Amino acid sequence: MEKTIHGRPYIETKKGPILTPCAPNGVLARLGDKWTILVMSILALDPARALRFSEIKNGIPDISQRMLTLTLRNLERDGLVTRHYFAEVPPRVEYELTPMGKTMLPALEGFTGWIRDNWQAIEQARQRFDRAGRS
Amino acid sequence: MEKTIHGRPYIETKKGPILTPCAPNGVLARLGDKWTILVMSILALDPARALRFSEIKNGIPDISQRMLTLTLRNLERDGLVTRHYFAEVPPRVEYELTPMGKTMLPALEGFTGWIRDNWQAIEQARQRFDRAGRS
DNA sequence: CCGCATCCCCGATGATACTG
DNA sequence: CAGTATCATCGGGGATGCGG
Repeated sequence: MEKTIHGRPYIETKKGPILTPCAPNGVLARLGDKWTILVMSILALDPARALRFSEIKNGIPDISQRMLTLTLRNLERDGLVTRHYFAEVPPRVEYELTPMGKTMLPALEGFTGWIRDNWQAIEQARQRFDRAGRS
Repeated sequence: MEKTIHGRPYIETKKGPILTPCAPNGVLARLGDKWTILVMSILALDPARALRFSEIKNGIPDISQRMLTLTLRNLERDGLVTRHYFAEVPPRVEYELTPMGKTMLPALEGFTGWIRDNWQAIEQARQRFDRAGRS
């Protein structure tokens, strides 16, 4: 009886389908936050290479130290990024994608690729919509 | 000189790559909000069929009337959804995916498909991480 | 160099009540 | 039935300073 769309289970009723709240929603919300995709993109530039905290920070304009720390901590918690701490002076910390993190790249590529191909059309649609607004 | 990763332009410097802020970031932020993907998923169940406001609302547990209205308005503004108003009593309003909206489905499917295949591993990673925390 | 704690602001979201 | 208006709330995220 239970089917799925986009990984989300739903049930058919006489009044139509009803999406069932489930774990994937939470994962999607995490990945869709303000910085996660950008951090993943930076690490994806050369998936074989580990990057220092400061290299990542420099690569993402406007991200604060606090938000980068939080974002990396969440990615580490989710098993998508590994953290390597070197107890030197001054300390050095490197991050790299885990095997699971690397499997995400093609899926991410498909989604961001669509955006790359369509964001201009979206921009135009927005302008048309806004212009039509004040009649 | 300029390359792109995941649709985002970046520049190479001696200190490493730097992502350039650009429009796609805004589009991603919109799609990543709390309800947009869920609304798209409902409309994707049968892309050929238009759904009434109340049908969509019933299909998404816990969404408020206000947030559904706002989400649909944004999708309409972005050119991803069309709104059809029927001046009857009581009024009837139907929504359906635009052609551009439909082109988004495969990309979305790829991304949510990865989540479907990996969210359990992510859950486990989180539990491991949290358990390791309190030492 | 890297990360955490604290304070603070604002926008996203929700609850409720009211119109065409 | 669908949408709007208003008010309350909550958490993301920015700024700053300290600590290892």
